Amino acid sequence: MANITDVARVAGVSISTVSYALSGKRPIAEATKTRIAQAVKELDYLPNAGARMLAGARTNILALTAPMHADTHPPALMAFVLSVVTAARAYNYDVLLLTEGEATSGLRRVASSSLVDGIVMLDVTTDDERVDVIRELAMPTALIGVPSDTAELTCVDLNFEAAAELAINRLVEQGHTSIGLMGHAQILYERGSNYAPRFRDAFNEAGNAAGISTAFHTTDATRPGVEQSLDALRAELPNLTAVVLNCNENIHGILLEVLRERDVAVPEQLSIVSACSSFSTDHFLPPLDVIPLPAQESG
Amino acid sequence: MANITDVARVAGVSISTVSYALSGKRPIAEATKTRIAQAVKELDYLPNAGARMLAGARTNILALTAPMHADTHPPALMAFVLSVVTAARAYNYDVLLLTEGEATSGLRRVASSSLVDGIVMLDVTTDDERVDVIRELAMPTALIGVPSDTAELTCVDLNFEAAAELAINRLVEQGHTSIGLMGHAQILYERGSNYAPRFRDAFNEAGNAAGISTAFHTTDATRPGVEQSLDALRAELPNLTAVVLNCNENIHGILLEVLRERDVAVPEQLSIVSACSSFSTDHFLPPLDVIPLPAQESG
DNA sequence: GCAGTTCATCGAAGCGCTTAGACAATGGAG
DNA sequence: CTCCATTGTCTAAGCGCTTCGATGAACTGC
Repeated sequence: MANITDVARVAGVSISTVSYALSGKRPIAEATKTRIAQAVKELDYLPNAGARMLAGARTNILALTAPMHADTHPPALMAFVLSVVTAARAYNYDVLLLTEGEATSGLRRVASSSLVDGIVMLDVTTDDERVDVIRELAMPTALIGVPSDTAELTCVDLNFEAAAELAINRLVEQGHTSIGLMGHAQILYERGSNYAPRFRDAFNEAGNAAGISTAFHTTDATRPGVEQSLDALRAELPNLTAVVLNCNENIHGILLEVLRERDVAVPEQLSIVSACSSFSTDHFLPPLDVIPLPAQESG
Repeated sequence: MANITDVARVAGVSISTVSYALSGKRPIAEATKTRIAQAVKELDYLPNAGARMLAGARTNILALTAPMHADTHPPALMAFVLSVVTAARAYNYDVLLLTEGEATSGLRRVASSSLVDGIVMLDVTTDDERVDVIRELAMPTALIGVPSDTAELTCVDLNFEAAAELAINRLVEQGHTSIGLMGHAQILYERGSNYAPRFRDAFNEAGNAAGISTAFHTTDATRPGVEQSLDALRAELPNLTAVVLNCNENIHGILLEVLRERDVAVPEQLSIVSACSSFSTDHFLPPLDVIPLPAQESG
């Protein structure tokens, strides 16, 4: 493994010149830059990460804390994780993965040992204990999700409020006056995962504002769960003509199947809008109207 | 952020004594150790990661290369990723996540810059280009999966051969003589993901060895795909009384539903054994017989 | 024609740690 | 009572890089 001294020797310059040529932090003659670039290529030189961290006081590593609960939808989490890694790489950052088991202690550890320059926090809940830690750590952090107290925090999230409003408004435009919302599993609303209740509340508000009837039900990602949720919506809204889905992927397929069996034509008798799709919905039959909530942009 | 000099000052010793006390690489008096431990706690000291890498020539970081293809089952990948991270932490290693987009270049980069001490490779295919890279890199690597040429490689994988044999043998013991295998999607066998064909081949061999009839079909994770696969198995084996599943999670639910609709009683008329479960199968009705293939142990 | 800039480069300090080597003190073995 | 091994600690030399300050050289403006 060649080091900067080798490069300097081959290029016939001092190591500081190499460093400045590579970082661009001081002007270096074009000819010199070329010689250095050749030496770098010839030696297959890459700066030593440890030395860089030590001298430069930046690590070019980000910590990603991605909790995986029993009710987490793995494909959605995966989509976020991958999009964060991809985005980080575009800025020449690597990503260190921290798991649920080590959520707060891991953050403390990587921050205090100066292993990372910043933190990306996934699936932030209303009262997330990790938020307390990053406050005391004073390390640059971006949250994907919105905790209850956002003071001094940088939070990024899909705009669930706008999505709910959009879903309602489009359906109202089409003449619907009774719209149901099939939500995630019960536990998500209890645990404080904020995206689920945010969508629900915005959905209800938008319904009120539009002067139509709405109803909401949590939905288990099982056949009986979906049937139960659908029946509950129908019971509450006898004239139900549209359902908005803000739930996990599996529920989509099950619902479509249930409706097919019950001979409910989509969209003639029941309109369906999916507003939760970090994943592709192309393969559903009939194809669903979708409000895309792309993970990449948050990432 | 306190450093080792601070600890040395507070404890009233030299920094090398602190270093030796913490690493245990030289004997240190019990009383001194205690004073140092107190200073560490008082100052909340954690060694600087960069300095450690530079001086110690080890980073305590592992690269995890986890490709995500269109046909990858995210929950399974996630299970492996998490189990690798958890296992690494048990040895005080952190895990850097490398994605598909940067598979070979990323490996070169983190290795050449001495960012990591080793590599864990997920979802290794028969002719995986990443394998060529690690050969030239000469960096400690563990593969989860088995490429065609395993010379000088450390490969770990679930024992699909034994699983297939076990499935066949148990079913034969119960008197079955026509056993079908519902496999993964076609593309997995084509791309060279080795676990799928390995199970298939071992399944056929074990069937031959037991002197019974077997048949195999790839299966799309859609309702029509599952029906088609099932029908194909039945066509090939008119006396089909047992089906082994070596496929992704979604297919399980769909198959059970199809059978319920067709009034095929499980297990009275058709026995089902699931041999692909990195995930929980508890929630299926009826509960399936399972040959568990736990991600944690590979991780 | 000379002070003041800007450009290109170099030398050297220092980031925080590990580790080899040195050395004093202690304790047996002979 | 000496000799040697062991124990406990310290000093100092790096690890490979970044960055500050210094030094010429070439250029500008008056």
